[in-house]
Amino acid sequence: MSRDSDDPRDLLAYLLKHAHLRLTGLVDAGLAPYDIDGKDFGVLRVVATGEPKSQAAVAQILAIDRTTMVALVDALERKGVVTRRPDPADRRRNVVELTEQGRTTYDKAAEAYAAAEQELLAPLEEARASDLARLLRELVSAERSA
Amino acid sequence: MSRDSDDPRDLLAYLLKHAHLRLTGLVDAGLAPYDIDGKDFGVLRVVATGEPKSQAAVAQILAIDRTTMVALVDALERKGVVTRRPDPADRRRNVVELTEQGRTTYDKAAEAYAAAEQELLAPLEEARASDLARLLRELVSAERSA
DNA sequence: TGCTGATTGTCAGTATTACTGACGATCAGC
DNA sequence: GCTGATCGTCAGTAATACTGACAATCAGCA
Repeated sequence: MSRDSDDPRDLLAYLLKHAHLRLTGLVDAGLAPYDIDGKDFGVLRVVATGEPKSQAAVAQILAIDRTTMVALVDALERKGVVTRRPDPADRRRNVVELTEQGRTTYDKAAEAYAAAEQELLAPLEEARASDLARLLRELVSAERSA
Repeated sequence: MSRDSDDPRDLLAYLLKHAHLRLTGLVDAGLAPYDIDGKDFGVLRVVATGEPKSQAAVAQILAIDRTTMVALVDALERKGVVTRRPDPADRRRNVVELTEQGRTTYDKAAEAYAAAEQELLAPLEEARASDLARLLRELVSAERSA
């Protein structure tokens, strides 16, 4: 792209930044009632699905530094939505888990997130919205395995 | 999307963040030889196309604060790629323009940027890559006019 | 068994980055 | 000519993430 236009807004970097910016705004606004933001929701989502994970594992999935994860989990623990527990199989690790209240919060937050996503995608017909998701998925998962 | 999967990596927020993250890395790496980064290139691109623009206009297009733009233009001016010039029609405004050297730098940088974009899109067939660009363009320009 | 190197979580310090609030200069509308 | 608003600028501050170090723990190996 971008060879057939000289509009600066046609660059993929511009488009990705602004799409992400807008989604972040919508998500943060939608999650505010639950006293968490988009980053928090990312952690909750990782913790809520699949096998129990250590802080480092969560950090790696979300591409955030493990030192940053400390403060993130601190805050979530203070809010009572997750707990830290030393992994019995490897006591260097802290397994992060949802509390009961955390599960409730996550379920509601997931709905709010989905609504924000849908609002972002509203200008696109449904089929094209899922096209977009699929293309991005292919792109990012190709990176991951490279 | 994301209702049919519980992989945290299927969220649009995750995909947009990581796609943008990777592109930023590729672009910054490709631009390093020219002593500018992706943000600088964004400014150069806006300045290089269309009508001459004030700092505030450039800032608005790129969704960065006008106070941040001051330091950005400072640096680019120090590198000799842009100049500031008071707009004769409105002397509150500073018109930002490419220098001759700036044009040269921009032309090379634009090639490097295009290469980075292409590398990001490499996992996709050509037709699907332009699908992605088109969908994002529709999405973002719909926001803009809303 | 004991040693070596690597990993994990943590923390203090620092760097980066962008924002807030204020200012003078300038402009548009009345 | 006022009045309110905009632009560029700057100092101060807030937010954020990173660097380097540390103790605790682990895996591999002699």
